Amino acid sequence: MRPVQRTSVSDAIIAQITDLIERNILKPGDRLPPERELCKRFQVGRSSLREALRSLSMMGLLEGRVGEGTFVCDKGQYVERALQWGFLLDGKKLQDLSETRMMLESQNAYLAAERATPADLAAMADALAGMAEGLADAGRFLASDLQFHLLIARATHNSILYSLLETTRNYLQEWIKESLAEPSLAGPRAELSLAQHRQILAALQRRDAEAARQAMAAHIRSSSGDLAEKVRG
Amino acid sequence: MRPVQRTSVSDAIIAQITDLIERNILKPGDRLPPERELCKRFQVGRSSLREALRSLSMMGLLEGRVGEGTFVCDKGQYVERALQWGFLLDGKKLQDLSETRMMLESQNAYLAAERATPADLAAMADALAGMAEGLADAGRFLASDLQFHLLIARATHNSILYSLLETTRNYLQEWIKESLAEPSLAGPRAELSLAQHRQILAALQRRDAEAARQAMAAHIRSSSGDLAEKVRG
DNA sequence: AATAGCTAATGGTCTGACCATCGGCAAATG
DNA sequence: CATTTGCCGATGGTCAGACCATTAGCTATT
Repeated sequence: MRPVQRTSVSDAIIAQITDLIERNILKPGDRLPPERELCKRFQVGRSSLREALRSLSMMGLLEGRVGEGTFVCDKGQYVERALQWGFLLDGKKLQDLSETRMMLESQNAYLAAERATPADLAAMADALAGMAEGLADAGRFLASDLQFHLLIARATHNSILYSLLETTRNYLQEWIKESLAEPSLAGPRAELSLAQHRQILAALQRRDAEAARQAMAAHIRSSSGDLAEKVRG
Repeated sequence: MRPVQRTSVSDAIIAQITDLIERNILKPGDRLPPERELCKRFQVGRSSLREALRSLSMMGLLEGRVGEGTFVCDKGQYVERALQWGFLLDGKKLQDLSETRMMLESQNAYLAAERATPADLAAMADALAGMAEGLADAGRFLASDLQFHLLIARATHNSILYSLLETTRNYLQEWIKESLAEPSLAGPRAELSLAQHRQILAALQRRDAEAARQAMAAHIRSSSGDLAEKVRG
């Protein structure tokens, strides 16, 4: 005799749907039938169905959009989504976030120096040009700045590192924007930032990983120093 | 103007409960109030509450037992749940994860060298002793090994870095276990691993951050080399 | 042709109910 | 007195129906 396995309705639904996704019968971007329709097909109540869908959303397999339907997520974002739980905990730890970002950016620069393709480098140069043109336009400058950093992360060709950096940036973006919006310092700071970005790109083009890491670290340090002041004040 | 963030009721509950667990107000093994009671406290319907509990169960934080109640899991159970969708890891993602872990562990060692309290260091020494005693017992050895790494992460006193490392470890644990389970190499490898851990702890005790980082990097490199082979094979 | 307003569909939420299971208690049993 | 049996309340699991907010697409007005 051994303990009988008790199967929960929601788990059974989860198993079926994950199986469909795994066998590629449900492709990324596909829309699932409406919940009420699925209830009839699975012969279950809507509560159980929704608990299953909710779990699948939590895993990053599905995504529900009000008024539209439930869709299969595009990429294998499962792990990335799971790692974001780490950020879900107590959102107001700005110091920890900033530190995590510092580490991600530096290491990404290091890896990008070793792995960036010519296309990656060209895209970074474009973003840098966008920053130069946007010296007078804070919005455009910031957008190009963000793009530059994301391009570095992408050049690592490591989807997890990219995702993590993207998440940290999203959490910090509001503070960064405020910090750079100080009119008194906007001009000089933007020029300093631009110069630092040029150093980073130069290191990447030389394939000098250690220099890239240090240039990035210096950049983040100087640009997030004001951030720290902002938090305390 | 910017897009308004639409907060879901379930997500709000998830955030609150994860926060309680994170702050150790809810300890592993604790029993939560009954669902109907929680509904009254959160002022939400039972559907929303149950979707939240279901998600937390899926994350491995909670566990519901019919007729008894809902309990907070200890982190051990977390792994099993995570492995349920472990099939979603392909080779590339595994490599990316391993790389991310390498970076997290190294940087955590660096930060821990600067910030570890005497209590932190004492706990690490205990874990190290556990590894030494478990040289003949693979299960105990691995448990102490994992604990040592988590203690380092905790010693950074950065909850995000700790959480990220914990999650990556959970995903990689299965492969790590397999990798270390090779009977032919178990003995020598365990001794090498123990020696490396001693080096790391020594660096931490000397407050030598750079040495700690390099010792950790060397350890991960040597211990995850076989992992890479395992993936390709 | 463009815009405003309407309608149906859909996910999100709430409520109340019923069921299966578990723990504990009391009565019955030896 | 110790053990077993049966019962009862509490609890998680499930179901059905309803209402709401939002979205897309259509229609009619301008």
